[in-house]
Amino acid sequence: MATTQIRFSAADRREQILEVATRLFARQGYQGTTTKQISDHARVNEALVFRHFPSKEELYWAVIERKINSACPRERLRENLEIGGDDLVIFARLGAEILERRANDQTLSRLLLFSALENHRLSHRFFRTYVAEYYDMLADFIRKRIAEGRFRDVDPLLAARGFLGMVIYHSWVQELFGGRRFQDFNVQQVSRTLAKIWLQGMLAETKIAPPNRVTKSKNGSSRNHSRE
Amino acid sequence: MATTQIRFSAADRREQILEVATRLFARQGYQGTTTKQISDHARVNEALVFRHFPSKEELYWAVIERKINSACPRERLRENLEIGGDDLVIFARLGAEILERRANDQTLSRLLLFSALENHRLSHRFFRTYVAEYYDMLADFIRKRIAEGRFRDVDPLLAARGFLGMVIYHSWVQELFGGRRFQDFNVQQVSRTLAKIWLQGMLAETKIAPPNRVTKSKNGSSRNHSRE
DNA sequence: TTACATAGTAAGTGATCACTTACTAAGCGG
DNA sequence: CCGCTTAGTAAGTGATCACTTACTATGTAA
Repeated sequence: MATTQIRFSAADRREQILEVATRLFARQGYQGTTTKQISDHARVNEALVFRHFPSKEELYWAVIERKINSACPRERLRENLEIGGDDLVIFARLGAEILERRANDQTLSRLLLFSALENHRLSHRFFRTYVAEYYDMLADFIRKRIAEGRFRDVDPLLAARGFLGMVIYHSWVQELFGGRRFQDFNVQQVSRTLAKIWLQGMLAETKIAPPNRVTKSKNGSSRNHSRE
Repeated sequence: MATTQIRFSAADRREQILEVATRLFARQGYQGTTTKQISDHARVNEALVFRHFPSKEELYWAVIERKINSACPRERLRENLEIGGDDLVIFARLGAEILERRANDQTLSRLLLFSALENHRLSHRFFRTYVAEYYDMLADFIRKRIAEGRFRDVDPLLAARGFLGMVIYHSWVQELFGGRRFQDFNVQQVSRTLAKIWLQGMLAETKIAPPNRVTKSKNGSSRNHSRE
């Protein structure tokens, strides 16, 4: 029964509590998780939790702060865009990476959703660092393509949200409702299919397209969203 | 101070409690809502809630049952598809209706999200009647278009999820994180833009398209999803 | 006017909530 | 071996949780 280390250092214990709390908050939400549960899972007395964190709410914030700092989606997106390749390859790779990451670790998306639903004050910051900047970055890429004449002239932010929507919504449905019901979906195939739909939908028809008949220029290509 | 009706009938009171509980559960989730809050908002004694519903959990289920039965998304979808018109019109109308409905009443989507996150047993039934059948119906429509040769040959269920993903994810982001930050989005414009991207992405290239150069036929139109 | 069914309430129940106080015991430099 | 810092705990605190019991008030049919 002689465990190798009987007493944790304060830093180690703090980190362990954070890990346990992250799992539980992600699984059950803030309201659904008790400090007793956290201390039990960490195999310590409940009072110790309050020595490291002044309150449950501060612990929750620390959990979210840590998640925000640990994963850095923008870096990955930038790398992805810089590797380059055919647009289809780029977007399929982007989608696959998102799907894989979310399949491997649901805690981040669940924390984000819970905090948004439960209306925690941090959720806006959570969203800003995690989602909004991601959008802006992808929107910049799309804006470039539009300027090059390769993509149609649509609101870049909306287009970015469209692509991410297809991918992320798919993974949400899988995670939240799927159980194993739709589990026959293959990540590579899903991302390639969605990327293809979106990309073909974005491509300008100016390449060899028929003169002018396909697009209704009535209301299309309005750039009155006043972004940039 | 003489209010017109001093005592509710049992049915009326039950309905009122259900309404109040629906609002609160949607706003704060199951764990975040107390029976005291519900009785306070209904302006009755807490004990009365337990006369109409044997437990908090049964009240929650009644709330969800009611929501499931009240809104019938499939009927609206069928009507929408049967009105017909150009495909772009159909899908833009579909998207606009979803966006408008969700903007007007967030309780349904929030209840659905909360129940899924909190892992309530009813959430699967909730999902099945609300989302899955909607998918299947839209997928059937898409499958028909594919059979007609008007849409590319992709997994119809995945394509349906792609379109709904773009629309629903957009509205989620608006609801959950938007505040008023992105509120300059116009429902008609958003739905038309997204529908256009998705539809152009789904269209088969056989119409007036250039012989064969635009599409890379490398891995395109794989029909190895073994659906149907 | 009375009798009765029922809408509605006051005042609880034990359990559990987040959190505190007062204490013990482990490690480590001297 | 001592002394001090600190990791860790036992046993609480009042507040609030879902829920109950015992009661009162009200509309209605006879």
